[in-house]
Amino acid sequence: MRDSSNWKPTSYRTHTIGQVVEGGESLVGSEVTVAGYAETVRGRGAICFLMLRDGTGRIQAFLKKDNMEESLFEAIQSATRESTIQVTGVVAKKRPPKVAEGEPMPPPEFEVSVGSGTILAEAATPLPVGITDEVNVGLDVRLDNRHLDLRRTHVNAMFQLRSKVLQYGREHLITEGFQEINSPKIIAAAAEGGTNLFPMKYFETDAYLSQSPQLYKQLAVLGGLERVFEIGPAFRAEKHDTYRHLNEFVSFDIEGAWMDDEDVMGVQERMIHYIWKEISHNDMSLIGVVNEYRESQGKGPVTVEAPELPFPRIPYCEAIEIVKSGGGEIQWGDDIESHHCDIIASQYPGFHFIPRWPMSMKPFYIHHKQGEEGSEGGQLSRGFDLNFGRDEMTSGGAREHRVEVLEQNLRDVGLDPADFTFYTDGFRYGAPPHAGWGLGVARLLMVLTGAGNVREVVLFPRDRSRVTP
RNA sequence: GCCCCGAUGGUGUAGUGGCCUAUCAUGCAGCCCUGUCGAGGCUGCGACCCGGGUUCAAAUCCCGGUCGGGGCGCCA
Repeated sequence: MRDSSNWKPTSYRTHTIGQVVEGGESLVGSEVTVAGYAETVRGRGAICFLMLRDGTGRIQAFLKKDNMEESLFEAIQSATRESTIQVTGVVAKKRPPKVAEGEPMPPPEFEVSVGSGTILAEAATPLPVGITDEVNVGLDVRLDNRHLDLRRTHVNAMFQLRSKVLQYGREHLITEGFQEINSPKIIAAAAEGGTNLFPMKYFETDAYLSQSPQLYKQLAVLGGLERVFEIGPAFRAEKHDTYRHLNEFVSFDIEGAWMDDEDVMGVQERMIHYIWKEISHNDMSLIGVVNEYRESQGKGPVTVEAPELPFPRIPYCEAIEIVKSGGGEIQWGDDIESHHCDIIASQYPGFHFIPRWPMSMKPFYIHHKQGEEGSEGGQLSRGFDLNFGRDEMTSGGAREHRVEVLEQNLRDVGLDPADFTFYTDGFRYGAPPHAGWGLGVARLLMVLTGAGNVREVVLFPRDRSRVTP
């Protein structure tokens, strides 16, 4: 539940439920108006108990037939679960529960003794997803009814954590001098060859949804903005169907001038360290909510400890050797696939960078230094990945700032430099060496919350077979 | 695109040819009790994905479809 200590009263309530729960003692005897969802309504006689929940807490409202208008009493008593109800009443200390001999008394709790109220909106029955039911609802049903799924405490906590991750990430980058930008999502050409784009009609011409802010954040840096970041959507028309891929996802991107791959790996590990540190200092109650649910599902708890710096660097050539010695079939020049990552992860279970991939495997905008060659002679690049366990979080690298090399790289991957003049022209008038990365926000959230599927931490995920709700 | 698996009340499930008028939980409706507190007790409601086939007999076996899950690929 969110901390609402600074929230102002609104037209519908004098206090948040959280304020009454927390403020308790000092509010006893005062009249408050609160509003929320009816979590349960118990009691069919002359008294009834209404458990009300808003985004900040839950509290019991106590209703007595004699204390209020009879028709309202009956309406609330027969209200369906999840109906929204506003009540006005006096804050009182709850009668203490009966405790077994020798058990300690729990701290006092407070309730609202209702004098009047309104049913704001009645909930239909049955609920397609029970909010407090002890059944393990399938992900597909949950996503079809996300508006209800979000009311579940642990789901709500996951999205609060998502917001915190974005907040702390932003905070950290700002302290390192990065400024936030917004790049266009409607584009005319591919940012990276090889990826399928969603085509669209832009008035009379053909356009695409952007698959990455890559080229535009570079142009911003070339234009002298020096250090930039963007948190925004990326769209990929790939027909994948896994727990970690979506066709629309939010990418956390940075780009910085006068930096190389090692410099931006430093930015990244410091940022992740900061996020983890802040969560572990400020938001463990949210993790606690997630863990409570995990326990009910027979899963172990997730822990949050700021990872040690620096993260291990396992250069591509070394990663290949680890896979080979772990029994994996792989050769220099092959991609490191998920089952290979499992082998590496058995030695490096946490965050680890894999720098210096073969140039032939990296996009055209990645920088390479002449003479940096792999164990078998191929040209290495200054591109890197960040993995956590078997999952890739990030891809990044130093960028090619020499326009003639850039154009050759384009030709090498079968692209026509003439289609990219909007980009290459940015390099013709003096270009600072620069580097950057893009991080999948949902994948980072999976690590933090222990979610087994990115869809859990994306509000309304878009995958191969889902465009609604 | 490939391989494997699955589809039973609103939700989550049991069920492997006749014992199914289909199990249990949760939910919903109602009643009783009650300053309750993950309340409790009682009664009731509600389902075999669609189409075809095999069989005396199909939730159960076969074929096709649709939808979903897992793994992979693609991708990062």
